[in-house]
Amino acid sequence: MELAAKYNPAEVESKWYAWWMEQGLFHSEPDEREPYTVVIPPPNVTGVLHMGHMLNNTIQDVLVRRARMQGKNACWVPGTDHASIATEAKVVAKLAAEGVQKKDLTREQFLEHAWEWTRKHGGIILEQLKKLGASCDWQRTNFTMNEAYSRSVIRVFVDLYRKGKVYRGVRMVNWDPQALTAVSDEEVIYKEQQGKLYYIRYEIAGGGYAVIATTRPETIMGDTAIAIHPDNPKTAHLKGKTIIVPLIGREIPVIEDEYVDREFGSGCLKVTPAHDINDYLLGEKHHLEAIDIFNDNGTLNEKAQLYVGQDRFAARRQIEKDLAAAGLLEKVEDYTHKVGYSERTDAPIEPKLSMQWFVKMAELAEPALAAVENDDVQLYPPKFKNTYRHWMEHIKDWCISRQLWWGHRIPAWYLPDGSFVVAENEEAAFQLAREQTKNKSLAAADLRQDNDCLDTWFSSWLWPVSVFDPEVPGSGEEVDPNADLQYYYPTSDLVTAPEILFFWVARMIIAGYEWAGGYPFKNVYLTGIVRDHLGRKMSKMLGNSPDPVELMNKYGADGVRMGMLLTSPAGNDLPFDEGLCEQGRNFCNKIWNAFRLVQGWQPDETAAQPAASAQAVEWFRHAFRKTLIEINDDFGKYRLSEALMKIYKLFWDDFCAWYLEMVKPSPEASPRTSPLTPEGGISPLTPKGGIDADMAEMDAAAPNNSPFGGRGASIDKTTLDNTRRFFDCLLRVLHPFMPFITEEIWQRLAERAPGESLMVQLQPYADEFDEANLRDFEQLKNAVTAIRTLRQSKNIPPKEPLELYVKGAFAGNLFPVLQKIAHLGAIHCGGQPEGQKGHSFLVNATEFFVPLDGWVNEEEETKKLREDLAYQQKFVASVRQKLQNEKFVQHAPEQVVAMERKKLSDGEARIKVIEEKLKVKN
RNA sequence: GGGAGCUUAGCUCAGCUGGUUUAGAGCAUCUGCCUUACAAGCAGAGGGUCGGGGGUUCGAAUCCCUCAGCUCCCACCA
Repeated sequence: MELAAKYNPAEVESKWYAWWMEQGLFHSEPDEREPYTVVIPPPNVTGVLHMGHMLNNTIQDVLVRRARMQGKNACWVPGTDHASIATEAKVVAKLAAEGVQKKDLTREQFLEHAWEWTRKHGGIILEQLKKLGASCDWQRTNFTMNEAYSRSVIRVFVDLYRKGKVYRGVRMVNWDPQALTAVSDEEVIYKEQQGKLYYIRYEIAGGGYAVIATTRPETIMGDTAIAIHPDNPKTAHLKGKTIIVPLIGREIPVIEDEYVDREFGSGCLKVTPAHDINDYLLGEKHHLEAIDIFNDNGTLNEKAQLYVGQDRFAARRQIEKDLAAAGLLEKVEDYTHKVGYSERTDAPIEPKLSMQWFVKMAELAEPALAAVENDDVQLYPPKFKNTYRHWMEHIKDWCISRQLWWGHRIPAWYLPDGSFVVAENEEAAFQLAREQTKNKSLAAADLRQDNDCLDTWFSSWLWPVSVFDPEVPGSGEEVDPNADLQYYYPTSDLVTAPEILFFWVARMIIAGYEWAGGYPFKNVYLTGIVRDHLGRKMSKMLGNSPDPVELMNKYGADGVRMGMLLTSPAGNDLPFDEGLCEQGRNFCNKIWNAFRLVQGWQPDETAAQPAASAQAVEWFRHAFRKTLIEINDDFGKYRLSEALMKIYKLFWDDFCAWYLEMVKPSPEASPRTSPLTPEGGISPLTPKGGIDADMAEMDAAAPNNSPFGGRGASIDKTTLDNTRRFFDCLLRVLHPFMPFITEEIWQRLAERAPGESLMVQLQPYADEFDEANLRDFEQLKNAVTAIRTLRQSKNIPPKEPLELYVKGAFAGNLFPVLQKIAHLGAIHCGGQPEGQKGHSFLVNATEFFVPLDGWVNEEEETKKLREDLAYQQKFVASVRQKLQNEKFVQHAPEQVVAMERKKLSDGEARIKVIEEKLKVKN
């Protein structure tokens, strides 16, 4: 059976994922190994995969798979978030489409619909992650509304309440009139908007009028004062006066406060304490009444007196007309300002006074701030440390109640007398209420539980703790000394988007210190935001996001993973380009074809290893080691795209383009050994250490007969074994990035025991490499490239044998491999023979000459030499000038000066060679 | 208004505790090749006065100042 020339990811990927699951390779239990733990940022339970998830989870999978291959006990906990407001909005919309209004349902009926929705759509996203190759421990899949998890959320609330850190009060909150709930400050997005600034005349009691500028004329019915700056001469005449609110005629005082901006508008500010946060603060300070003129859904209520029942924006249009008709509208200006929108529903936020639950944050935040400051928790990239510090130092109390049904219901029960108790359940609340009121006749039925739910983040901030032990904080009952929490906590790396640094990351750190005795993760990798070509964030609304599943179908999961990783340095935006997935797919194909080549080779037990092959093996060993060291360093700094690029180049350029070409058996049955032995001959090679040493456990006995048929060329066994060993090591390094294709090929590369998987093999160990050897090969490559360029410019076929004269040192006596890869007939030591015409070139200071009778144009050669000479002379002149500068020689480090001297002597040597050439020609 | 960051080849980015020949990579481009592993490929080539200006230094993409442009975060002047 021939292997297809094109790699087909579809069947391979589903096959191996199912097999990994079957073998239980993703599952982790505590043992004596070092743990490596990651908790997934739980996606919305009813969400679908988007590009952000792809990036995020690919990075996590790379880290987890690599840790696993470093012998650590890797555990990646998946799960979903109930996403209170987002899910509830979807269910409400779905019911509305069926003609059912939420208000017509009881809480229980609505929740039944919500659970049904969750069961139907929940977990789709987890299935999509499997397609991506995510090596999560699915046996540990969690959900923030699980029974146990929910218990821990409630316990945490009660715990905070008992510690005096949760309180209830009337405050100005961000009200979402569409979702009919309060949202936290972090859930408000401010957008720049073209609006209008209305200049309205307010009559002064006793005559005259004041002009007041506002963007929200519909709120004037809620005005309870006019504020001026105490030192503003322009408005001084208003001091102590009473003002009459237009249209409704209510009298309000003039107050003085330095908050007022003298320059803005007319210098007068209308104060509407119920509908603006700053006005609210002013109102508190000056003991003003707050008149709330809006209903929860954003329409005006009776207190407004006018426009009752109209929507706030309709009322704005109407009042503009009415004010104008009454001659009270002085002018209207265009005005750009920022308006808050609800993150979830995109409805304009209405600042609203209401009774809500809050968490006091200042004290809780202290250890969490310190943790990042002293690097117990490290942020990548570190620039986020500043942002984090700023937020933590100015942290405000957290509004945690939401007027929703889908979520964790607040465990507070109200008594008939208006007081309340907080407890873990109804029974405990009843007990508490009896004790508190000393009222023996109080019945359980007299208690009424708070209708509101907790903010989603109030549950997800416990994620790294509760997925391992939902009994934290202690329930008071006998708690299993939980081995999982001890073993896996704190987790190692958290990978998430910078947008939720405060929503989630900061709060998890707070929760970790409060309930688990320490930080929840050691490192936080903040990914970029996936953007389209125009720099716009990818979103469903804009429709600019490709469907990840389609992408995977098109390019394979491995290809898409590589595409996501190639341009994703931490914290930078990621301009998504489908071309990168294509590059990933092409790379898979390259790997596949390299395998096709190697697996077709037949070992020849009797053949000696050709010198060229021995040299190639030795070189590639060092090249691999060098790259390995660099890759390890990159991983230490979370520079995943750079690590991937390095292994990509090692595989494609070094392994395929150079190494395989060097050892490839020639179809035209080339001589086994080099016909010439230049000065010194070839030193014997002793393979040792590193790339092969850690392969000890590998079954070196590859199948003698390729089970895949094909007419393979025969190759000496030493070279074949080494090649397979290299291939195996390359696959190990590649596996975290591209798990599917690497497993597929690894399984075919040698006979494997049942259940044996690349997933759990060890990463190759990075040994010392020989720098001199790599330098020698650079020289070799330069010579080869020069010969190839020559062939192309003279139209000489690539395999037409050429002669080569080498004068000067040619590093490492790499003639056998040079001869093979450059397709040379013979290599002679010495310079250009007398009277021979041909082409010469330099590599470093070594002179190469290729006789080319009949191919060469003397004039052209001379011209080229002259150009080269001019270039070299200019170069030497600049170096010489530098060296003649006494200050340079004095101040610069010795090394630098020595290097300049070498540049000079090399350059001079080259000039000499060129000059001699030119002399010969003339 | 406060803070952070960015500006290097057509595109995306490395390099930035100053000195490794005259600044790198991937992709794209151009030229020649269907050479039995791969045209999703092979071989070769071109392309940047490191945003502008000034300074420090023997020496600046790298440090300092300044100007311009872009991005993000925080605050939210009606």
